[in-house]
Amino acid sequence: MIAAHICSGCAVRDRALCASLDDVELDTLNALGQRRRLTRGQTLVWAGEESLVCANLLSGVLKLSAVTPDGREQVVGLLYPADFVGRPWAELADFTVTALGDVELCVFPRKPFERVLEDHVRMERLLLQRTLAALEEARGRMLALARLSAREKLAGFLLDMADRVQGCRATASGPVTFDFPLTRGEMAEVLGLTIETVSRQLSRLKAEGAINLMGARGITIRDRALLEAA
Amino acid sequence: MIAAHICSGCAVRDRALCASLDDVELDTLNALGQRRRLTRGQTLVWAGEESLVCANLLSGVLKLSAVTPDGREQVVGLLYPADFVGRPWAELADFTVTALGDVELCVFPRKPFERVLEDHVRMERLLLQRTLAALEEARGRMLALARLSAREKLAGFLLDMADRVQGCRATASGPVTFDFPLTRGEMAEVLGLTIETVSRQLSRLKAEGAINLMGARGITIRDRALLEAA
DNA sequence: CGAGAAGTTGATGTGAGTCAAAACGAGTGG
DNA sequence: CCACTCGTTTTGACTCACATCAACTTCTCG
Repeated sequence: MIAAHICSGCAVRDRALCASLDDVELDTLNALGQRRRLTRGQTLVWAGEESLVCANLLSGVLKLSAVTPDGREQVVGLLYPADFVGRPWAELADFTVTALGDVELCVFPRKPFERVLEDHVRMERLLLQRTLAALEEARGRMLALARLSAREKLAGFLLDMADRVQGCRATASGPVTFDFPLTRGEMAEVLGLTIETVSRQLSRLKAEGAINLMGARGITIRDRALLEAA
Repeated sequence: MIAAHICSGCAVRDRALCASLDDVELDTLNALGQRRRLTRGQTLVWAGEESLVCANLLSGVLKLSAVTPDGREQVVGLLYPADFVGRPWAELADFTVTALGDVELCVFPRKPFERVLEDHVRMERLLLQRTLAALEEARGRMLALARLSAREKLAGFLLDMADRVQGCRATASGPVTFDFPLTRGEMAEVLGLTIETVSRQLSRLKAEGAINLMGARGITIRDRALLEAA
């Protein structure tokens, strides 16, 4: 019951892929796994390098990014607690995985993890369902990147963040206040913009009364409807 | 052996998901399936509607597209023969699926198809692997949509098409000639551009000697290296 | 051959990128 | 507690790639 003990305090025990395993099966997986911490800016995987690991994200936020040969960068996905990291059966890593803040992971060597996956149909099915969901999300993001204006991208992004990173709010429908887990530069990478454009659009939304900015990190959504209109 | 007979002549018998099934298993699937043809412009699935079917694409090309509330459209994926269509376990369809030319499909009602998937681990695994590959592709496309110039997008797209739709070529490394399965407008939808920009960039590539255009459809890749440089 | 669709080309406008400088904020040491 | 510094953010002036609007040309197919 050692594994059950290790995992019993796990914040994502019943939300990550592990949710498909019983305590005994969890033992097998745990024999392979290893906790790991990353601090802001540290990279777990480099695009193009050999793909050695898969992982479950326990806490914090990771970014998945792609780079053109000449150095232009684009964040192609954000990973939140309970999300799965890595690509089983791929020899090379597709994208670079970097911590946006302090991060805790449950890391598994890829090959043995593949074997566990192959032996546990329910886990494999859960991964399939999540991958299908991730694919839908990525495709939705394609629409946003290609067809929305900078203003629309920002508004959508702020609403998304507000739902995910729940901060304090006075009343249920009232203004929400929280801290960005991303810098302006990282937001620009996510939205396919430049840092200056992000800053300008935020200033504009502030001037219009839709949001309020406190310092570089703090933000309050003052008028949700106004954001949704964009 | 009826099913084996039906499928024995199938162009994608060993490239589509069916590749994971033996002839007996194929019988089960075939009992559910139904051949269907679409002509250019016909739509198989509408985004937002109930998700009723999955399918294997036998021949032709399909586009997957997303639309903003105000009508801006973006193609978020192209499907080629042997590709899988639809999203199992989703109640609503994510995207609109439309034929770019004449198309043949092997269509299955979604719910029964899910049961087959659940009963055939190897097929489920194959679908997982393909979904992971599709996810990688979609993310790569995000980089292209967000960070490449119109010229770069076109060059990349032409190279991709040349590899996929193999036409006639004089020598192995020499010029390739083939027909677009897409109109200028559809290319614009794929690349996140307007029809005019696509046309202009093609003209420019022609003027530079990288390609040759014959009529609205025909194209010859004259200088592959020049395209790769962009 | 003719009509309608698809594609090309040109003139003009504009949203976002680029370059540059100022303002701000967080952390350090006097 | 304040002065100093480094990194981030904001703001401004300018540029440019692509969109838009519009006219014209070329294909396609009955």
